[in-house]
Amino acid sequence: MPRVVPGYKEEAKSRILESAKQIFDEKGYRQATMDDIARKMGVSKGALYLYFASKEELFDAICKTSPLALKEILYSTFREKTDPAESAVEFFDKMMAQYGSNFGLSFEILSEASRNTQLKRVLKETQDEFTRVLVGFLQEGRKRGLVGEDLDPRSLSHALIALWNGLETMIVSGLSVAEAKRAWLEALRAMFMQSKTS
Amino acid sequence: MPRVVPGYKEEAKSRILESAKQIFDEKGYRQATMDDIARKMGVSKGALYLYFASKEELFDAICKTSPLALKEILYSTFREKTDPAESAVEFFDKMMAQYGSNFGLSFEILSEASRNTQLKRVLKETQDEFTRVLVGFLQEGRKRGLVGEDLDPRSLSHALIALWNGLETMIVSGLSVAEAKRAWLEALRAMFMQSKTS
Amino acid sequence: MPRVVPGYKEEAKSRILESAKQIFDEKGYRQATMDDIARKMGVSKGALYLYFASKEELFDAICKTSPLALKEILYSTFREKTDPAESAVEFFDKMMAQYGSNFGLSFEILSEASRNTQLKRVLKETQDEFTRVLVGFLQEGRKRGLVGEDLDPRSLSHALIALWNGLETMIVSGLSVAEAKRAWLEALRAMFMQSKTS
Amino acid sequence: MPRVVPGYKEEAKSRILESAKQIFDEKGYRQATMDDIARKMGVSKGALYLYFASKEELFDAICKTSPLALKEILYSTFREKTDPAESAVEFFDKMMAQYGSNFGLSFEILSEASRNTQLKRVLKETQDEFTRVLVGFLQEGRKRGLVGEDLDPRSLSHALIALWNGLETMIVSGLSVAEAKRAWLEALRAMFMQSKTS
DNA sequence: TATGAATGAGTGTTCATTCAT
DNA sequence: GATGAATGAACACTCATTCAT
Repeated sequence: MPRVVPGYKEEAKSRILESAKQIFDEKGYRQATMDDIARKMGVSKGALYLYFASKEELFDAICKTSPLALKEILYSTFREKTDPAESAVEFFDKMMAQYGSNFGLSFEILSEASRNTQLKRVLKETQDEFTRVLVGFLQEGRKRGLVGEDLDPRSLSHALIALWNGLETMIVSGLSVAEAKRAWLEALRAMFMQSKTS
Repeated sequence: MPRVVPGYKEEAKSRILESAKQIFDEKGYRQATMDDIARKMGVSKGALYLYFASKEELFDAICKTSPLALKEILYSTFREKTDPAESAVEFFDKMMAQYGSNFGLSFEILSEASRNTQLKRVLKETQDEFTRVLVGFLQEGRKRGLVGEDLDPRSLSHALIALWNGLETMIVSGLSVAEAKRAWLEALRAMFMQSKTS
Repeated sequence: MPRVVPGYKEEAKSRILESAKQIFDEKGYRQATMDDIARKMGVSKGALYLYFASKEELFDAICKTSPLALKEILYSTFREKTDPAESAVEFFDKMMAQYGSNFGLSFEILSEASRNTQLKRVLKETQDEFTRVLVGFLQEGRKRGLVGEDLDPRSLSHALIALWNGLETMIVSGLSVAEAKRAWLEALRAMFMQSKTS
Repeated sequence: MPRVVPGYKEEAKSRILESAKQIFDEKGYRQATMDDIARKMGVSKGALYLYFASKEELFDAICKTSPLALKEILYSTFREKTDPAESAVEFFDKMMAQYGSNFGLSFEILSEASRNTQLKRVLKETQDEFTRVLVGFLQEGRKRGLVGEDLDPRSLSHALIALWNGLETMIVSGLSVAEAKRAWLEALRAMFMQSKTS
């Protein structure tokens, strides 16, 4: 009889994904070995191949899963909030709690994407979804007079995503989390909270 | 067979660096082989080891050299310019001309840095220098009334660098260069060109 | 899920053998996996091990079973026939119908036998039996004046078997079945049907 | 400087081929490991890959090289000989001296060929060349009255090759070399040396 | 009986690095 | 200096076999 637990296979897969994500984050895709991942889970190497056909397939699955947490955070902070400043703080703190200033995996993924069209496409979709959320948020902000009438919500949304991504690069390059937070808030203030009342 | 260089050791090194940079950008650090680099130069694999003790040393040297072009562009555009808007456009175009929307190497480096403290330190220095340049620029802008009095130049400088880096991540994730440019300009406009006169 | 067999252990075994024979023929012994065989039967891998202790034991069993069909054809064509020429044609056609010019398994077996004394012994027994049948046939032919008096029936029997086996090697090497048939008949004619009346 | 010896690479290749041929013959293609071959030569596994891109390429090269010795023997015995009976004996003895009743590799190759069209094509060419040599030989024999006028040289040539190949299968299956020789000579006698004078 | 998840030894292949020439 | 043949430590992946259910 197969493992009696229904959905066993799916759970096994997601446990592997979790372990693999950590290993890839720590060591990078190329340096991480299937053995590392198996050992971390206390299973044999062969077991991994029951669930993922190859190291690459495992990595691809991670690339698709990885932004899920971010998506949730984004939805939960940038929607129906009264105060954008508060949203901004909340977003920053939640993200830091989630990713613990450990962004190695992100760059691993971007690095791959720069040479892998299919992966690029996956990332693009995620990006587009983020953009959609933010555009909605900004349009609402505009109505409430929090966002300048003359600003383009779409471009600003891109800029916001870029700003966040870029802060990750800076933290990886040694910027302290505190300074990153200050930069994040200051930039948002500069963009949105100046003289909109003028 | 061709000498690596007819003359100076330093020139030889820098020619190797140039080739290696291209290979690493195309293939990524782990996938790039010493053979790839040697072949590209028309030189034997062994020759590389006369100038660099290991692949890693070669990569480290690149990490140190790589931001040099950026530094130049930064200096040449964000200094003594009359019009920040023009500076922004010029910077964007020069950067694109230089890196051709080919940012694989950057993420390779960041990926590495997330696990390599020494490399992180190197990147931090570069970052600090960029910050210094931008802080100077913003302070001057403030005098000229182009930057809001209440904004923190240091944090904004960080934000600017982050914004740029982040646009690179987005381009790698499929954002078109045109949209990236629009986002860049719009964000700068939002930050600096609104109602500073208030 | 289906039982390997609803009933007798022996039947189960022979059904496994049949499937395995096909798989081994298609893929070769080493490339064929136990999974292939199990899947072909719609049975779990583990089930095979209830009937055969190992892949090798399964293969050995096939080696012993495999020549059975040949034996039948041999008996039915080279016995009490009036016309040897007709026998020859009939044998060729029946063999082709049976093995369909698909001789991969034969060479797999011979290959194995060249390093496996026990298997060699099994094949030898079969060979000897074939020889016996043919010797009987030739001796009868001699009485009827169809086989030259001065020929050695035992050696000729070996030669006949060799000729057949060799035609298989040639078909595998690309000789058309039609040409093989012609060669078969022509060789038999040369050996037996010339001037025996002299 | 490269290995000073000119033709070093070619010699290295052929030394590898020689070792590999022995290992493949002993163990069979799938069981033989690259390590086995390397160890036999006293070099590292990696060295093999300087000369052959893969195990398969190595095997293919062997398949092409392997019939060369046979070709030589064929040419040297079945040409301009006065006495076909002598040719037959000479051929048998030379072949046995060359291959030492060690035919594992042949079946390995045939086994592969039964599933590999490209290999089949290579074998076909060799076969055709053998056929050409024998047809020439038989036609000359016909002029000299040694081969019956009514026999088809092409089909008989095929039969001769088949006969030889088939004797290899029988030796592998346990027939003694002495009996094989007897069968070989007896079959040839039956085909060619009977009553051609009639 | 039957299952199929799990194992783990084994294999082909790659590549940074060395060193005799 | 320069070469490139050789090394050997890795590593992804496979598959016969086992065993808890």
